[in-house]
Amino acid sequence: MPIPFRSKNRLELIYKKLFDAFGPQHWWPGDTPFEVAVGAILTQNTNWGNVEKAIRNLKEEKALNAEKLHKMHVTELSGLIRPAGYFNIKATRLKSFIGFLVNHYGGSMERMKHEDIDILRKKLLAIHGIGPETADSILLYALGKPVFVIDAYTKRVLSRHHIKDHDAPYETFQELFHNSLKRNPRLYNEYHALFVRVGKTFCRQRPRCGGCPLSSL
DNA sequence: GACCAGGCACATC
DNA sequence: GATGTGCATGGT
Repeated sequence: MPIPFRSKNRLELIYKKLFDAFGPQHWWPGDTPFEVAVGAILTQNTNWGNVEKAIRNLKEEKALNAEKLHKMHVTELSGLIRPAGYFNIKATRLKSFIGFLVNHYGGSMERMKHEDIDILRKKLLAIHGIGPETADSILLYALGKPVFVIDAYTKRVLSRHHIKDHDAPYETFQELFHNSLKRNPRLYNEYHALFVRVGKTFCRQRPRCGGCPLSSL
């Protein structure tokens, strides 16, 4: 039987256990807010190592900026991001995001950052190829907004521990964190990164629970 | 050679 | 509204 903690305490307990076990994760890997946003699109359903190869290609072309990518033809872009997989789809998605960034904020992530958080989230979700996880990754990791990112690992860990049904809607997972924890971007940053860490290490589709810091929950 | 990875849009029922 | 499918590379 799950321990009958109030959900607030349970989420705080999980965070403490993960942080004690793994320490700070130093997320998101990326030199600039623009690079983080590009990485958020490239990593959709894809191993991060492949994304790094694609980003390296963009850097070698000195193309990791809004102006250059906005001008670049989509087929050239898809060639550069090929290692990230789904390269045709992702090239179109990148172009959509960058078109939005250029048209609404003059290509400036800093200007985008000043937009109201709820309005910006709605605008991001209206972009073709940007769903809730990608939008929230941009808000949290590129712009430092207090928005919790729900991904496959987060869902898997919480459902394995009977905290929430795996197939519950994205927003209800997110509300669990927003209602239980301080709206603190640094906490959300670290916590989500720790979910990915424990997910990669132990809570895979075929779980390897031995040694997992959450096995005593 | 199968399985897996930091989703999303779209078709179909 | 729920369920299934296409998109693709590269590491284990």
